Amino acid sequence: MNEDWTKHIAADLPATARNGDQQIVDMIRQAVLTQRLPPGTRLPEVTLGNIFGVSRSVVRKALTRLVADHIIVQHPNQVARIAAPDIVETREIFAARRLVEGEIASLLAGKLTQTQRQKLASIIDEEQLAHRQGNEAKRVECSLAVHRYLADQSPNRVLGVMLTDLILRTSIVIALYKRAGMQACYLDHDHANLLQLLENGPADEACRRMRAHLSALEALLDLRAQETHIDLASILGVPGGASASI
Amino acid sequence: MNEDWTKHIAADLPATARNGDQQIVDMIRQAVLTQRLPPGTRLPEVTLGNIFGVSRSVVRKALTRLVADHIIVQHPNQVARIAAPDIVETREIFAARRLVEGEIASLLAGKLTQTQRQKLASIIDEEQLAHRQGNEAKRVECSLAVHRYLADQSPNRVLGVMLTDLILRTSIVIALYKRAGMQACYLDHDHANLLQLLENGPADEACRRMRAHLSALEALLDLRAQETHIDLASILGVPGGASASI
DNA sequence: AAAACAAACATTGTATACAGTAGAGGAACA
DNA sequence: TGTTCCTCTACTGTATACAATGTTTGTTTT
Repeated sequence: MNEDWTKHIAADLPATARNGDQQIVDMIRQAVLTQRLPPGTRLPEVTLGNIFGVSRSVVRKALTRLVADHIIVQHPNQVARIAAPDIVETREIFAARRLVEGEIASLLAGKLTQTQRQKLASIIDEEQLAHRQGNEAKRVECSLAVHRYLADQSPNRVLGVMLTDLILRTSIVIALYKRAGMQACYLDHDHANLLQLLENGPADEACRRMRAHLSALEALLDLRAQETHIDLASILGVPGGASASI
Repeated sequence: MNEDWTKHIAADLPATARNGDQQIVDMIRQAVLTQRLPPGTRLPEVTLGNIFGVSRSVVRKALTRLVADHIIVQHPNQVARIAAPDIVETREIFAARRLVEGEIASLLAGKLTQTQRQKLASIIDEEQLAHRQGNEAKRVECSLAVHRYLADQSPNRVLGVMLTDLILRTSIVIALYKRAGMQACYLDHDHANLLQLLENGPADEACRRMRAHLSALEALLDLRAQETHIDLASILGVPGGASASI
C-alpha cells in the first residue's frame, strides 16, 4: 500500500518538540482537516514512530486519543485506519453539528467583540479572494478557519470542544462523499451572511441561518444509499434461497 | 492518602475478562457514576495495575481514554485524578446536556417502541418504589438508568455517545456541589411526566420538558461563586496595595 | 520556631523485548 | 483453473527496565 503521505505529514509545524504524543495528534488532525490523509489510510505504529522519531509507546498513546475523537478506528490486532463513517453516521454527524454549532452561533449572536468581528471578517475576505483566484486549497482552508474560530470562541467551552471534534469528522465525510466534479463545497456568500447575523441579528435567526448553512453543505454530498447488503440470492435468481448478504 | 476505594472497585462486575483496558474504563466509569470515586481521587498507575492484575501499559491506555472523556485529569509527571470541574464548567456541562438531551427527547417523542415504553416505565416504577422505601442509593441508580437508557436509545448515535459522556460528567459535578443535607436531587414526578410526553406529546414540548428537568436538577446544586480569587490586599486592609490573588 | 536546603521516596515518561494474531503469498491438491 | 493448506511476514498486545520528574521528609540554618 502506498504510504508516501508520510512526507506530507512531516512537512508541517516546525518541530515544536512538544509532549511527543501531542505533536502526533496535532499533525494527524491537521492532515485530516486538509484531506492529505484520506479515510481508510493505514497508520502502522512503527511507521509513525519512525516519522516522528519516537517509540511505539508514544505513538500508541496518540492513537488511543485519536480513537476517542473518532478520527481513527482500531480493531483488535489490526492496523489503525483513518475512520470512514458510513452514510447513516454521516447524516448523524451533520445533525449533531447543526445542533451544536447552531447553539454556539446563538450564544455568540449580538455579542461579538471588536476583535472577533475583525478576525472573522478578515478570514472571510481571504476566503472570497482565494475563491476568485481559483485557489481551491486556500479557500477550503479559510472556510474551515471560520468554523474553527467559532468553536474556539464559543462562550461555552464544553460545546466548543464538541464542535472542534465535529468539524474534524465533517472533514472526513466530505472527503469520502464529495461528488466527483463538484466545486468542492463552496456556498457563495454564506459565511458573509452569517457574519452579518452574528453581528446584529437576533440569536435564533443566527442559529437558523447556521443550521441552514450546514444543511446546504450536507446537500452537496453524494449520500445515496450505497450498495451494501447485496442480496446474492435475488441477483442470481434463486427464488426461495436463503439470502446471503455481503 | 486513604486509598481504600480500591475494594469498592474490585467488588463490581464478575471479572468479565475483556480487553483489559476496557474493563478498567468500565469499572472507573461505573464507580464515578455511583459516586464511590469522588472528584479529586488519586489514581496511581501501579495501584490500578495491581487491582486489575495488569501492567502499567494497559492501565495507561485506560487512563488516556478516561482523560479524553474528561472523567479524569492528568498533568505531566503527576498522578491522574478524578476530574473536579469548577463552577463555570459545571454550568457549561449542564447547558450542553440540556441542548443534547433535549434534542434526543425531541427525536424520541411520539416514536417510542413498545419495548422502550415498557423499559422506561419499569425503571421509573422502581425509582418511585425506592424513593418511598427511603433507599437513596437505589433511587439514584434508577434515576441515572432513565437517562442512560435515553442515551442508549437515541436514534442519532453521535448524540447518544455525547449524552453518555455528559451524564458521567454530571455525576461528577453533582458529587462536588450537592448541598449538604439535600434530598440528593430528587425531583418528584419529573421522570413520570417526561415519559408521558415522550409517549404522546409533541416533540418540542418533550424537549422543553427535558430542559426544564435538567435546569431543576442544576438548581438543586450549590453553585455560588467560590472563594477563588481571594484578594489578600483588600482583606488585610492595605488600601492601594497590589492585589495578590491566590 | 520559621525558612531553606537536601536526600529519599513515589510516580510518571519512554524505550524495548517477547508473545500472539491477522493477512499475504506460495505450494500441494483436486 | 480453482481451492485448500501452510508458512512467512507484518503488525499489535503486554510486560518490564531505566531515566526523569514531583513530592515528602528530615535536617540544617537563621
